[in-house]
Amino acid sequence: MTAVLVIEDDDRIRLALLLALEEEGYAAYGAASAEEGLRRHQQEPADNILVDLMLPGLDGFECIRQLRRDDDVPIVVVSARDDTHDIVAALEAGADDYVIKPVAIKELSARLRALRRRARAASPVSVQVFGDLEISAEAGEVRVSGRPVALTRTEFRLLCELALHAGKVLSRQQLLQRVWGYDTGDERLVDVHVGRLRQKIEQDPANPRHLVTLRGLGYKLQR
Amino acid sequence: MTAVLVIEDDDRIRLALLLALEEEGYAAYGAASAEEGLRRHQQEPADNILVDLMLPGLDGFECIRQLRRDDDVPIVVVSARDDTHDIVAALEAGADDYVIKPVAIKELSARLRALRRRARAASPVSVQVFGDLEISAEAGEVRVSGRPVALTRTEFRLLCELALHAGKVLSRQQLLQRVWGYDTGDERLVDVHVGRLRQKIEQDPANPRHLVTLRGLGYKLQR
DNA sequence: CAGATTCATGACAGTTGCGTGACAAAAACG
DNA sequence: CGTTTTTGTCACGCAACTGTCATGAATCTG
Repeated sequence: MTAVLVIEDDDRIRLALLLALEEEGYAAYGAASAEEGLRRHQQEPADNILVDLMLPGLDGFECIRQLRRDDDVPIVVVSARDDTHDIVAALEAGADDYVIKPVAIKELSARLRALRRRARAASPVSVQVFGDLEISAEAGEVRVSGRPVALTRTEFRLLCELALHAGKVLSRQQLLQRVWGYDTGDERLVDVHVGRLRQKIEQDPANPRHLVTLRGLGYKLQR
Repeated sequence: MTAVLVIEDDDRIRLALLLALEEEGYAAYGAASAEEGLRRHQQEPADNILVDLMLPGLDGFECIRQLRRDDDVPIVVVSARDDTHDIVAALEAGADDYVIKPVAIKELSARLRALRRRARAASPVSVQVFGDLEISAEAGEVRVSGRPVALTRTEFRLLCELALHAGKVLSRQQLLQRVWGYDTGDERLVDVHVGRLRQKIEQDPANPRHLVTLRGLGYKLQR
């Protein structure tokens, strides 16, 4: 899921944006000042940042500069001011786009998508690490203690699904639904594939450390 | 010098934009229709393209799609229509930005700069090396262990597409889409061309080291 | 403790995915 | 216009994968 951070001091506007973004399928969270925004982004890096220009304390321009200092995240200015000078200054400061409030959420969403398309092209492959287990969804590659392991498509999908919800239990029904697309079916099928997956990714398949069974509940992937 | 191509059918607006862009220090040239624009861009590739949506013949959306088919040049839509639906559609088609006419030249210039900053970061290096395999996209040349190899156009495009996303899996669907422009089609077509490509670039085509198959997922190019 | 659940695992047959060679249509070339 | 090259389609065969089942172990329940 794509995380979007909204830095905007007006509570109503911020909440409206957050709600609309969530509606569009983003994981959205907010900050009421530049300082808070910078802090939150440091704790939990966003994939996109929306920022207002008129902020109490540190203003939007300075906020953008500070973000840009050590991050390449796509930044969109959402401002009420339709002023060439502001637009130029914001873009010069390092913003990627500038939209005028009020903005249609569909447009905003499309602009965010276009930006991420650009940003992603340059980004290296992302890897999820679970101790000695490394998963790179984009490269279609899984490593155990650095050694590449060959997984079948179903095993790979299953692992990705579990990794996506790392630390959380997924029932066999949920897995059937998400990995196989079955609305109904034999839950034993999941067991079999979990077993095969364990043979490949666990040091001791009989005593799994990552892919553990929660009797009566389902399976989960942990560190 | 940065070259900007302006695709706009209204003579006055096009000339005004060209003059203003030259004032800003760009090398600007124009086209009065999508067809002419595509042709001119092919002859003399621009660093940025401005395009109007309402064009005689091929419309702006289609123009964008055709440009995107084999180029990653930053595209800005300059339109009189302030309509969310148009904006979303243009961005979906592959545009990077959308501004409403009339637009301040300073703003336009700043947006172009911001876009190029992104595009440059994402632009693939002209020569990519994968062990004994060297790809020079601009020169249209491929070498294996220093020896030049003759590829057909499709093989070359396929290789470039894979190289562009080096290390990442591309599904047959994605390749059909990106290399052939087919939205739908027989996926075996990809297999065949991958096979032919392997004959030319792999030391041992039966055991490929660079262009590897990920069963059920697709193909990827690696070092 | 006995019976009932729940899960792990090995075997197996049917299915799928992929590589390859052959061939005709289409395009490029001279 | 004929020749050569490239492209897309097809069919075949092998290897790998998938899903089902049976069996037995582990765990829960009363």
